[in-house]
Amino acid sequence: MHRWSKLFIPTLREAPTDAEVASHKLLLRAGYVRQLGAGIYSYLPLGQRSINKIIAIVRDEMDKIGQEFLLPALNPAEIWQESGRWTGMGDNMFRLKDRKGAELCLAMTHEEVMTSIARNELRSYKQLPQIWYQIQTKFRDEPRPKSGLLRVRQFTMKDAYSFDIDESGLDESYNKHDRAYRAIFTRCGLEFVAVEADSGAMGGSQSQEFMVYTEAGEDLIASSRDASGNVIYAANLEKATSTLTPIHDLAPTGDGLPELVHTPGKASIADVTAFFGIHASQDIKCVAFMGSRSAAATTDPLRPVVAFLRGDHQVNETKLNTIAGTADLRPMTPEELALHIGGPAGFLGPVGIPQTMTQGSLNGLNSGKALDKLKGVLRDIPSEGLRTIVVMDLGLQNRTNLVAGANKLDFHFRNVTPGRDFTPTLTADIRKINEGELDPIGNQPLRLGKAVEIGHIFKLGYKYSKSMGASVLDKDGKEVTPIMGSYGIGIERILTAAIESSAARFAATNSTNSGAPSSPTASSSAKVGSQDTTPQYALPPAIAPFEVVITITNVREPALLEAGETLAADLDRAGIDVLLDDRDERAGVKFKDAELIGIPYRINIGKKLAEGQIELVDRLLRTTTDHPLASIAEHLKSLLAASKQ
RNA sequence: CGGGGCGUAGCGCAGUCUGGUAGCGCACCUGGUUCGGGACCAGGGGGUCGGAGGUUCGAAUCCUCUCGCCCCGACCA
Repeated sequence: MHRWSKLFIPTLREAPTDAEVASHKLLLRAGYVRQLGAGIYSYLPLGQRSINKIIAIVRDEMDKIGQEFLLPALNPAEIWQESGRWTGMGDNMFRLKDRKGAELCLAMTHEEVMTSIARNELRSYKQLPQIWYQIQTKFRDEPRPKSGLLRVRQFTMKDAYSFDIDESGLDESYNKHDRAYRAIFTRCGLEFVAVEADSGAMGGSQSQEFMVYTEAGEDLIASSRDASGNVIYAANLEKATSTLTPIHDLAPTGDGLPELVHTPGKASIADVTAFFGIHASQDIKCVAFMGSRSAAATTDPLRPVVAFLRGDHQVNETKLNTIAGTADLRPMTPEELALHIGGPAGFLGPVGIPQTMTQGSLNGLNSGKALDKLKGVLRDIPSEGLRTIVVMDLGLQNRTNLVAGANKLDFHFRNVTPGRDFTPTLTADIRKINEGELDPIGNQPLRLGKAVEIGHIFKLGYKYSKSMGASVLDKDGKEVTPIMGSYGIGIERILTAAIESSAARFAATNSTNSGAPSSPTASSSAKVGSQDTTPQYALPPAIAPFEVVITITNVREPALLEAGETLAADLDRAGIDVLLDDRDERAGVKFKDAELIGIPYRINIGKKLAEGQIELVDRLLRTTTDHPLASIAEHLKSLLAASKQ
């Protein structure tokens, strides 16, 4: 049992102006953390209690599948040079020199150290598989720390590494982590989605990110759930696709070939569709960019990239960049439009764009690989490398008789049919999906939003075991390189995500329920007494610093004080993590503080005690109920048990 | 790294334009009244005005340099 009067809980009435996101304000105001420098935080007792609870859950689940280590944060340069990451990590790694001038770094992750242990100690296939983990401080010199504990330069990470004899072993280790992570995040009370991340070429065959939706997040994801709430589709917005709704193509007019139509001043999709009396999906939208070649020298000329999509669709520039091998797209200037497409803005179209790729190069390009992967094509024929890259979205594939700009002021074509009237360099999914569209697997509506990554599991392959020379003997006495996986969880991000989620839930119900009582005249006179703008929240019991706070509304009344002391002792004996607010403060102050520190359950001991009643405030359900003093312990126990399943 | 903003008491701010030796609210300490939603009265403590240099009789204020923090973007586990 802990007494508030003896604890260091420096709550703030006002949040420092530095704080932007909800969790940052709340962590400061509740006395969980204090900032020491950009992206560097001290954890005060309340924050540390919460972090410890999260760590305990992580450790409990990880011990079921692996063994805990503790590795040095201070690393000699050598092992990082061996893996190639000494240079690869660039400025993101903190580096230092010791008194002898030897180079060291503060580790960002621990593939190198773990692999060095593995190569020194593991000799036989009989020792595999191994899953090794640790919970430890990581250092990253982020270019831009921000959002409180969300993006920092020093943080706690649970990182795990698996060593297996073969790929099927790796699959198993990976799946074990997948299950462990789901258990961990569920026990922490988070609503999460697992997103396929497919982390590209770097030896990674499979990779999953665990995300929590929150406005404070930096990633954009799309996901859908089935009727019972299970996630059926989840993807980074950069990759997300959705089911295309079938479109009725227009009937051909005249001889069915492209027909020039005078469309004076009809430069927007809305104008054009109205003029022709068609739906935007029957029109071809043209979006023209200049972009650098992602694999080219910066002095190389910019590359024209033209995207054609359904009139009602939008370009996803990330997808476009990926497929076209470009970067830093910007809109074309009018001069560039004239040069590369041959028409003015508003009347751009795919027919007749000077685009003379050879058939041979087209074969390569149509294989679906990004252009930069096709080294031969564009490097060997420099002039080809400057041609306009025309990318057509899948939404135009197999369509007929579309309306499109004629690359001539005040004229459009109709009867434009892709494949017959123009040939794109590439046909690919370059469309930005929209909220509510149906996912490609279960045809359920997609939810779009910002999210924060709380965990990542990743099949590493042989990158480190090979470069650092780890090997074991297999059954036949042959040397084989173990295959590795790497798995991380951001401990502080679990706390942050929980606060953000809860605050968002409170904000949502507040704005719908009560008419906001914000009277500008009242607040103008009273700075501090004005509406408290700090968001409300409550932490899940599993990770809250205390499960319940007992608020004695007036400690000068001996009966209240005694009842509180007795109840706190009872709850404590029952194994409940209880905080007794025994401070000699006014009730209002104590209520506000209890809410500010996010404790999920509060027991008010006050007036009603005369009738043997106390109040239970359930901050998660946002209810207040009266209970007999005698039965509250049992009731609370069952509530807590239910919250932890 | 590019753009913007801010550094004055623990927190939130005013004072800077127009130079004259620092103020308000909250918090804190003492006494009293109050006591279920951030009380009130009286008294009190606390600030190298981010740092260095310069101009001036005199600098929080003007000039130069510098450090730090926040936001947007770029970049990135």
